[in-house]
Parts: sequence; structure tokens; C-alpha cells
Amino acid sequence: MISNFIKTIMEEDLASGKHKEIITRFPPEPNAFLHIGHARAIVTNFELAKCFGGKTILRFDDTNPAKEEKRFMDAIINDIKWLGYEPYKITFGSDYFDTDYELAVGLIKSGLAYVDDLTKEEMKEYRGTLEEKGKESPYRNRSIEENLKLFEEMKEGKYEEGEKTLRVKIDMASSNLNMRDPAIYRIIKKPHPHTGDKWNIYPLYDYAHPLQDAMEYITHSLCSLEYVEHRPLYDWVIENTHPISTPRQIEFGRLNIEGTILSKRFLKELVDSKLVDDYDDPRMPTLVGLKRRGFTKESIREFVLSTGLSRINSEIPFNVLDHFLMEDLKLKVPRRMAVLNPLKVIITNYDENKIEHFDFLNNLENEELGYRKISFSNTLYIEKEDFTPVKPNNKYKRLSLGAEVRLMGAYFIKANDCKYDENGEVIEVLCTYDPNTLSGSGFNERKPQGTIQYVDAKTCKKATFNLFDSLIDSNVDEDLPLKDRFNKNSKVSLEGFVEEAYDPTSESKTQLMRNGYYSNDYDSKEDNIIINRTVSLKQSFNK
RNA sequence: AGGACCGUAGCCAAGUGGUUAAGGCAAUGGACUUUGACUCCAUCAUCGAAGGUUCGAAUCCUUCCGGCCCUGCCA
Repeated sequence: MISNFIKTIMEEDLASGKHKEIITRFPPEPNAFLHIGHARAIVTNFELAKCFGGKTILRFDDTNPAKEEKRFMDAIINDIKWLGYEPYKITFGSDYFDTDYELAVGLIKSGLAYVDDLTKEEMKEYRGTLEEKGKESPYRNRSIEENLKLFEEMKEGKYEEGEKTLRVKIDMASSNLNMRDPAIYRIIKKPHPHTGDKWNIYPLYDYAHPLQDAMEYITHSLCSLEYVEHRPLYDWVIENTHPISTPRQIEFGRLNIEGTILSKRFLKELVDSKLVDDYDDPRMPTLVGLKRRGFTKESIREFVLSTGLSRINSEIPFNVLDHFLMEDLKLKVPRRMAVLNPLKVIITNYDENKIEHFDFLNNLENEELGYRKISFSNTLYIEKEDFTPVKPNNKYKRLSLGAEVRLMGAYFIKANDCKYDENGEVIEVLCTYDPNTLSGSGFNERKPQGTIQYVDAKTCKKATFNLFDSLIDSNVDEDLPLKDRFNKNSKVSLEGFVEEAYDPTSESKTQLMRNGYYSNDYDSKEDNIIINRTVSLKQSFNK
């Protein structure tokens, strides 16, 4: 499923013959890492074009030389490729500076643009406010010849930054502030990464963007809702410069994820203040962060396509993202048992020198993933929350004294006794096993209370589990500075165990067999496996 | 009365005058079980509010309420 209202527009434009082909574009300014919000724009643009056999261009919007950075450009290209998309071509806003300039000269010649000497502050004053109309600049009626000469001189570098701008003559009384003679060129005396020191003047977004679209034959220029009020200006530029094609701007709502903030500023603050490791910290909503957290490109893509988009800014719970990861991985990856909070279990009627190995399906629902060995001995670990001395209610499906439970892939065990530490915490459970109940043996004389997972203490591997939560603390006042709203518990590390078969070097995606959390992005430091949980526990058992 | 956009369930979102308002997520109940997972079955809205037009409205009109955006020589 893909955005209906935009797709409908495209279908109509194709049917009416307005366009023969659909061409879209993704136009990031190369000054930040891409996040999940950008993924929505990327997926939408690429998929929509793909729907109609069209093309999508990646265009770096580098009209402001003060802002661009090469490392962001590389990161953006990598992120788009990671998502599985190949731009038809990669262009730069600066590719069109010559045409931008010529068309601006044309605007002056038609009496539609003028060079203004007003300072920034004066211009603000003249612009008026939301309630009051603006007034015309005293320089508004310079002759075409003078404007031409002045604009040329601006280009040649005769004036300093801020001294002059080129403005377009529209309507100072417009209720749309964007139409009150917006500036389309300003002086910036900085070398540009692509055009060097060729230019002393650079076009502004509202002028450059529609022209870039036009010059690339973009048919549908998708952008976020905040540009709605820029559309009249977008159309004005197209109508009055008569470029080679007539693109159409279409706006859609932004995507937000609950528990995080998708703003460049916030993400930068987190990194700069070292609250997170870097832009690729698994807690970050950046694409590189989500990737490290374990998200696959398929899951991101499906997430975007399935949640759809409209002209509403949406705020989607993080667990929706989890859902699509789960959907993507559940048949694709092997599953492994893991114990995050270990509790020792001693099998009192099992030979303490014996270790058995069983074949166990890597993924119950997908036999193609094959089998691995799991082992069983008299000393095991189970999850702390999988044992309680007294069975709390009849829905309890785990181990309690006197009750019998299946160890997944192995035997039934019955808890007979347990030991406590000085704080009254259970530290060891004493069980007996029934050799007749081996999994797969066909034993069906009685049913266990439930099934729990375990690892064999004699063969398991130590692992550190990183569990992640929202970046934003929901209990903190929204008016506080972003940094102060950081959730200090957004990362919790637990020391536990994974079964022997877990291979950190080859299994970058694994489902850990308890309520669907998956591991990814291990870091093998010394002997310690670090596993980042990617999908949150659906619920806590200890309600 | 500054202007723009928007309001369909807890969260997304189809639907743009015509049978009982798609679908997904979440939730709840049940079945199954080598994970309280997965899978399967069932349940879950009269469309921000009030009026109006119409044989008939979530769809058109009016008013009200609510949200969000706009006063960069940023994008």
C-alpha cells in the first residue's frame, strides 16, 4: 500500500497526458544524518516513482555554502543505498546556479525583481507582521537598468554580505508572508564546495528549489506540510521564469515516533553532550542507529508503506516499528535461547558428569534454517522471572515449587526446593527431571504447566544485553530544554548468558527466544558478547 | 474575524453523496503449542460538536471547538 492521495494525483496526471513519466526527487540538505522521518520521504518518493516505472533523483540541496558537509553527503548516500534504493542520478542544487542566475536576470528585465538595499532589520520592519500588512521598500522601483547593473555587481563581489539582496516583486500586503517580496538572492562570500569562489551570491530555497525541480523535469515535488504556504511562491517562480518544465509541489505530514524527537538540533545535542555514543547509537532514531539496533531495510520500508501518509503529522508508537521488524525476521533468522537474569537450576537426579546434546530446530516455523545442538546437564540457568516458589494464579505458565514445566527442546523438570540468600531472594532451584519426556519423543501422558527456556551452565556463553527504551523521558515537562528531557534509563545493560550455538560473528540477526526480541550488532570485546535488544518485550510477566 | 492546513477507534489510515464506515498496529476473549511467541478464530468507531441542504452525508454548506504551521538575506 502506498500513499493514496499522491498516487491518485499521479495517475490522473498520467491519464490526462500532463506527464508521460513520473519523476520524483529526494532533496536533503547535506548537513545532518538521515532519520526515520527521512525514510518516509525516501521510501515514498522512490516507491511512488517505481509504481509508474518512473525515476527518482537524489539532489543535494546545497544552495547555502555555509551549511554543507561532505561526511553528511556520504552518510546520506549510504543510508539510501542501505534502504535498497538506487537514485536515477545524483545531482546538486548548485548544478543549476547558472540558469538560476539567468532566469533571475530575466525576472529583473520583466520588472519582476529588484535589488534592495534594506538591511536585515529594516526588511523585517518593512515586512509587517501576521496581522499588519507590510510596506514597500524604497528601493522597489529602481529602474530595470539600475537593477541589472546592481545585480551584476552583487555577483562580481562588489558588495559585502548583507548589503544588498535581490527581491521579487509580488505583494507586500499579502496575508501570506512568503509573498511579501521575498528575497531570492543574498550575498555570501564563502567558497562553495562545488562551485568554488565563482559566486558571491546564492539563491534562496524558495527560488532555487522550484527551478531545480523544473530543470530536472521533476513532475511531483513532495515535501512536508510546513511548505504549504510556500506553494504560491513555488508556483509564482515557475510561472514567471518559464523554465523548461512545470513541476507541482505536493505536501504531506511529517512522521514522528513516540518517545523520541526527530530534530537535527536534538540529535546533535545528544551526541555533542555525549548522552549517546554517536549518531549510530542504537537508541538514536537515525537510520544508522536503527540499523545498529537491528532494524532491516525491509522492516523500515514496510513500516513506511504500511503506516501510510496523509496531510496529518503523525506520531506513531515505537512498537509499530518493532512489529514490522518482527514480521520481517520471524521466518528469516535463527532463534536462540538466552537468559538475561540468570537463576541457577540444579537437576538433582541427573549425573553431574554427564552432558547430553539434542538437535533443535533453529526456527520452529522455518525448517529450512536447519538444526543446531543444544546441551543439557545437571546445572542450568533459567530466567529469574520464570520461577516463583508459590504459583501465583492459575494462569501462571512457568516454574513453581511442586509444578512441572518443559525446558524448551529438552525435558520436563519439576521444582522440589529452592535456596534463598540473606535478602530472601531465590538463588537456586532444585529440580528433578523426567527422562521420558524428552522433546520430540512423543511423550504425551501429561502436560507441563508451561514451557520455559534455559541455557546449560556448562556450555553457555556470557553475554551483555543492552535493553533500550525511549530517548525522551515521558515524565519530564515538555517545556524543558531538549537535553533535560533525555531518558537516563534509555539504556540498561544486563549480564546474562546465551546458548552455546550463538555465534556472534555470524549471526548479526537472531531472535532470542523470549517474546520476540532480537539481537544484532554484537561487539566482541574480549570474551564478552554484547547483544543489543531490538524489539521490546511485549509485556512484563510479573504484572 | 491576520492567514494556511487539518480533525474517521488508544495509534496510523481507506473512504470525496447511496447496502450493515476497508485494512494494519494495540487491546480483549478463545483454540493450538517445543517461547504468555507464532498461527488461527472472535470482539472492538456512526466519522471533533451543533445546526442545515438532500429521498439519502463521514462525504456538500454554516457556525463553533480543537490541533498544527507562518513575521530567516535557513532549508
